[in-house]
Amino acid sequence: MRDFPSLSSLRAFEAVVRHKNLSHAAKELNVTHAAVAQQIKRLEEWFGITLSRREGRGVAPTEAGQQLGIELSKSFDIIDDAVKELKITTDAQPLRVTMTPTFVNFWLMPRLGDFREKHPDIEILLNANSVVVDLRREDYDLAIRFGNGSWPGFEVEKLMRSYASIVVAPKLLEGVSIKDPSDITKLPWVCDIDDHHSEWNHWLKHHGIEFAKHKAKIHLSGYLTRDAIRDGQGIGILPSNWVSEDIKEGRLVELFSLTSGEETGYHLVYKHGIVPHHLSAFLKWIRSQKAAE
Amino acid sequence: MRDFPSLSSLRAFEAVVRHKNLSHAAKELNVTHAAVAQQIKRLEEWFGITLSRREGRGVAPTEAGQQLGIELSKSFDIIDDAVKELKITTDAQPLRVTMTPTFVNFWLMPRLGDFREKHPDIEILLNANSVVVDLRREDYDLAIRFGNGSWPGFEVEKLMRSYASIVVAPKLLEGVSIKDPSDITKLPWVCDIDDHHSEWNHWLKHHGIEFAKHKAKIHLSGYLTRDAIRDGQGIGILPSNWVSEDIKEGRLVELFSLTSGEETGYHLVYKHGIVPHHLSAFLKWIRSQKAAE
DNA sequence: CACATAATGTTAGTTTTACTTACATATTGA
DNA sequence: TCAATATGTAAGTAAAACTAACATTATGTG
Repeated sequence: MRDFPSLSSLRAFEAVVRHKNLSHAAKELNVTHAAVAQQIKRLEEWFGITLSRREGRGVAPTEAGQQLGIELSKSFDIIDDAVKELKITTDAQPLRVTMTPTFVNFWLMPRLGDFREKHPDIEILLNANSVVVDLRREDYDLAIRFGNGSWPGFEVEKLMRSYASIVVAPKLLEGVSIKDPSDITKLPWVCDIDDHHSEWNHWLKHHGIEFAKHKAKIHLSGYLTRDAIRDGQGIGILPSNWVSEDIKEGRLVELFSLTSGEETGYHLVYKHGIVPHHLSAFLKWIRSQKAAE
Repeated sequence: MRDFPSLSSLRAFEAVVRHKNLSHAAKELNVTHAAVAQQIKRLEEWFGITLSRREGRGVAPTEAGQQLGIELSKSFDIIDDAVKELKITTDAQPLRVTMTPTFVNFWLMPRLGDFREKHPDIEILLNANSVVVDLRREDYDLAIRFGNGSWPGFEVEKLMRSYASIVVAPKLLEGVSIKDPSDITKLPWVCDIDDHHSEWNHWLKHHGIEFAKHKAKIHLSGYLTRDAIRDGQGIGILPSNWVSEDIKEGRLVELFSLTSGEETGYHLVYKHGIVPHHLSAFLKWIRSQKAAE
């Protein structure tokens, strides 16, 4: 059973003893001098003794007050240090983000400069990999994933609708008849070098296409993938939103879409509970970028 | 410019780390478990990291939380010690009270047992002296004085009306004619040994009575003074309230009253500002005693 | 294995504390 | 003596802390 003066009154008193001045102490504590004066008064009433008295332009602690002040300073120094240290080490942790290579290439990269400009103090560790990493075990703060939104045990937030689209340049279709998914083996493939296509492999399999056995493959990276497809180098699978413009303007033709009935798209996936500051800032930035589109 | 988590949340967290149990920590802090839970949550949100997590029937700090907890414990130990020590030394100071001997004898003594019973922890240093001591210089907490209530620069509270009354046993008046104050020299005097009569000396002088030169004096103490007067040993000056009963019942006769036009009486006189706890308790007790009469 | 027990988790509403604003008073030095 | 710079104080407001009530989760036991 503790009976105790309020800690804020102790903190106020400590600052007053240090500054020997109510107003300066108040400035340090980001409050008015009146607030400090009242805290001191309350503390003195609690103890039932005078701890400080006015002395010219300022205040002087009594002997008892001085003694108390010294101990309080020691104590608050420890707290301040501990808090500051924890805060610094927390803030110094880079933000760990994992996402699909296509998302990095088509969405994040063009915007990352803006983020770095707005948050120069936040360091990002970016894992661009189509292999789904375990957020918990590998301690990632955020994953941006393509899927139907079902990641039980995680915070999931839909970022944008998208589906896998099999596209090709119109000129490559001249003289070739593609009616069934299995027909696409008639054309060469352009693959993203980082993308393991894990998400749509089973669709291909379902239609009797053994992706691995397909011979005519070109492996490229990032924008080059799309550029090569536009250029007629071959057929490719890309998330619909990165090619919708091309399709609309006739540069590409959509052969098939890998919709599975459910709505799919890109999602923000992160752990429940406390959201670290850098993640919070990053999420907010992503949402604002999306809203700006 | 400080940006800081609330000290109460830190104190709560410290207790939680120590107990590894919200409910126990809450009991120590005299609050509900819900209050502690919210403080912890706020602290974690402030830092943006998880500091503790549920673990079976209780909570376990994370590594960062453990570290913080250790530092906080150190710190709060210092505060607790400093506060406790100051409180103890403050409370251990005896209550310094000064008052007139007659007040001690007739009012305080019969009641002091009750006070000691109700506040066995408060030690009283009692100065029974009719010489007015300097409250400030001699550091008395309280004076109980006879007068008109004019003690500028002090807190003054009227305790009871009273005036100096010159009394005598009726049998002593047989064959003696006392009409003028100066006549009282015809009779012997009974004085309180501790009472210097400073307050009414000037009244006597005014009526041409040189108290010091009066030969037939008996010096007694406390109740004995009144007993001697009742017994017809001589004439005496006593505050009216200690003899009013005797007068009403015919045991004593009031020859003169030393009223100076102003209302006089006993007053509580103490310093402005902070009222120490023991004084506060004593004052409250005195008031309750007075009210009970 | 269901159930009693003992925790933590969470929210709405209330109480308490802390704070600001505004004005009064006090001290110093030019 | 006045301007500048403090502290002192009270009323009202804003913020923080807390309680009560109920929900959920974990543990051990008959």
